[in-house]
Amino acid sequence: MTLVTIKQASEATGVSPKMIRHYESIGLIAAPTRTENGYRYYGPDDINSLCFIRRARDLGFPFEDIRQLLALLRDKRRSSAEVKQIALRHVAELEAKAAQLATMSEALKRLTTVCPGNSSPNCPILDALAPSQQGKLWCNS
Amino acid sequence: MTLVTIKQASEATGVSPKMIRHYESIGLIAAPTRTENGYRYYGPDDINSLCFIRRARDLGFPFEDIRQLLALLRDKRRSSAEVKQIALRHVAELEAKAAQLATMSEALKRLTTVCPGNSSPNCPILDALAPSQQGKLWCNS
DNA sequence: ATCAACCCTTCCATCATGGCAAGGTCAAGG
DNA sequence: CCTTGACCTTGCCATGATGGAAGGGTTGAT
Repeated sequence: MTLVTIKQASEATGVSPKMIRHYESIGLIAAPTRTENGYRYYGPDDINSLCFIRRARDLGFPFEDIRQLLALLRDKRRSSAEVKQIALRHVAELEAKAAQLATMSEALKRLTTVCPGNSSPNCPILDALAPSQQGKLWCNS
Repeated sequence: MTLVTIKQASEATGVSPKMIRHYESIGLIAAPTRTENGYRYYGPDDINSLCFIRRARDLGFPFEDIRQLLALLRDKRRSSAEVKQIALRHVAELEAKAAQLATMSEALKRLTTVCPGNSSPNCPILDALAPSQQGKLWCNS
């Protein structure tokens, strides 16, 4: 039995010891065996689970998705359609977020191109942010 | 003096009452005048500041940036270069985040195209997430 | 007088992660 | 044997921006 400490598990999987304990506390991974002194010791299956989780995190999956993906991984009677559904939903979320960032980034970038960026106080960026109608007490856009 | 309640200020600016109080608590806006009963009442300048903040938030600026932008807005001796610098740095951050999301999204999207999505348990998505070398206790990628 | 709508403060939750503190354990070297 | 450093444990606090809920006070209209 190749049992390793939490530090070694961390180095083997790229998941910090802190996060390994956290995953355990939220039930994402099973509690590992402990020795008399209370130290956690991880076996190959635990290491595999942690690798799986880290790769899923690298793809931006939230914990809830990972929980489901782990269940599907262990369920030999799964259908690949279930996995694909989770993945496609996540792709859509990633793309939505990316589109949101792109919208912001493009709007701001356009403002920066018309800002002289010199010692003058006149700045189209601030003009765009400050309410233009001075008499109004409301703010439409 | 057109003084309005926090609810009215919220409706005028699109910032929730909760957030208006929060901005005050972190010093992003000045504490407004209060009546004897302790109610906050906001004037035109406050409304303008809140509009400014909301627009900056719509562009994804974090509070720290907004704090600096508000200071520059009030500083008539500012240089537009200072504003532009903040904006360009933020554009870079937005683009970096968007690129990160795009990387994830593309990798996952490619996996979904090779996943059959039927009733078979075979799934390239899970294969990509699960460690492939079964004997190893480490996880390179 | 009552009732809805509003106001106040304070605490808790998100999501994933890091940090710090206080205390226990273990292995190597003097 | 004792010290030292590296490791382990638990628990609390913080992030950033926002929402929610609890619990209590005020106002205004019916």
